[in-house]
Amino acid sequence: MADTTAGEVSETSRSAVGRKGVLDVAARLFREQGYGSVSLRKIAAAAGIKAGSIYYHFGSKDEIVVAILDAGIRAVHDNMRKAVGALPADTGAEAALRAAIGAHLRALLDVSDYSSANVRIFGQVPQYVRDANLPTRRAYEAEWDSLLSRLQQDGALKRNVDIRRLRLMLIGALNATLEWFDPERGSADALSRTYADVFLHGILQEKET
Amino acid sequence: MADTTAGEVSETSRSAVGRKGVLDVAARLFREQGYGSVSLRKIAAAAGIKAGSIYYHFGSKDEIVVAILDAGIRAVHDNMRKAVGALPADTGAEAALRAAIGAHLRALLDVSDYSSANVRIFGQVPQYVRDANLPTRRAYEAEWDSLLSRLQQDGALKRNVDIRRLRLMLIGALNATLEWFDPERGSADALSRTYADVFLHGILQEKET
DNA sequence: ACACCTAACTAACAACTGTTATGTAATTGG
DNA sequence: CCAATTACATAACAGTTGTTAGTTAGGTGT
Repeated sequence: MADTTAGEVSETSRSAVGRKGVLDVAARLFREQGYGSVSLRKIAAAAGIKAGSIYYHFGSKDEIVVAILDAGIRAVHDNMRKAVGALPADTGAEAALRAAIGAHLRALLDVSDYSSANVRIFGQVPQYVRDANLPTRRAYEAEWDSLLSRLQQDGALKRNVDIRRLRLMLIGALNATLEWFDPERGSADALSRTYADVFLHGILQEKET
Repeated sequence: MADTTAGEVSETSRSAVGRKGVLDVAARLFREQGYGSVSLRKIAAAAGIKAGSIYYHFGSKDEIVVAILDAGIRAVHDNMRKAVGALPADTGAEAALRAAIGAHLRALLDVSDYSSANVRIFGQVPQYVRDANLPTRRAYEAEWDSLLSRLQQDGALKRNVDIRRLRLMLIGALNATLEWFDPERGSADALSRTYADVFLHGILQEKET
């Protein structure tokens, strides 16, 4: 609540698509088709209104995209913060990392069209749109860095590992699942456990059992 | 050589951009800007010709894209096959995997605009363009699967690992580097060693040293 | 010298793009 | 009950897109 200039949005009127309706539809289309293939007329048609009417809610197409990008990061961030925060106070850094991996992956693959749209179209939008999304992004990245730093301070990490590089490798790997994940071949949750196992212990068998 | 209907391409005439010139320029633009933002007029301008002239070499824009996608896979595939093939005959499967990881990453980040363009725009092109690229893709994937299977048959892999999923996780992670790799922070080769270490052994410190 | 081929150019097309100005029905506060 | 606001529709704009048709300049083989 207390967002932008909201507060007086009385949702009494029936059958109104509204700003949120447009955003929801647009996020789904962006996730499915990418940035370049989704025009305002496609968004409008999918929302059940006409293209010009979108300008009642948004000043430009890029304003829609920025809103979706921001909401996408906030959705994963919230999901991740909640998952880590819900752990018992004495939880180790390794278990916290596992929880974060699971939360990130579930946000992408199960929960939020906004988060998956963000990953999908971020590399396709004009640069100033990317820039507008950067602050939100930095905050999420900082949360990951602090998680990985906790692991490092516990002495659990190998030496010579760069936290920033580790975070880029991990999040990049998780985001890449969007292009091949198939829920019929296993849940996002099970997949996240595999990622945690591989990332933490590798794929090779230990010397002695 | 002996491609499509080639053979009589006498490159005597000077200052001709030609089919290859258009492809080279288009691959670079696609890698830099993505699929949707690169028009035929942009390609033509960057190549030093006019938009209509492109249709002397190609029947449509998508024909260019298909050619680039195919060449992109062939470039990584060749790079990877050469790197693995150059190893001594008694090389173990683990070292072969390390070599493949290095070859894939170097093709993306150092060598080929076609390979990086492929990764960048594959998710943005119309579906039938993707489909046209699938056979080439499958061949490359099969090469990876055979590499990982060798590792499994040596008993080096943990049980319960699905080869296909492993390949998707690994290649996905490598491809994701395109969005953040910065040569000023370290070479592609050094990065590939980090990936091999993490993927094979994980990031956690061993119990006893 | 002639015809031919290559590789380009020019100019236009229909469709689609984001965007704007204006009009309108329905709801709501005073 | 009237005025204002909300949430749309309509219609048009200038620009860009992929694509096509017709033309032209320069090199090649006979």
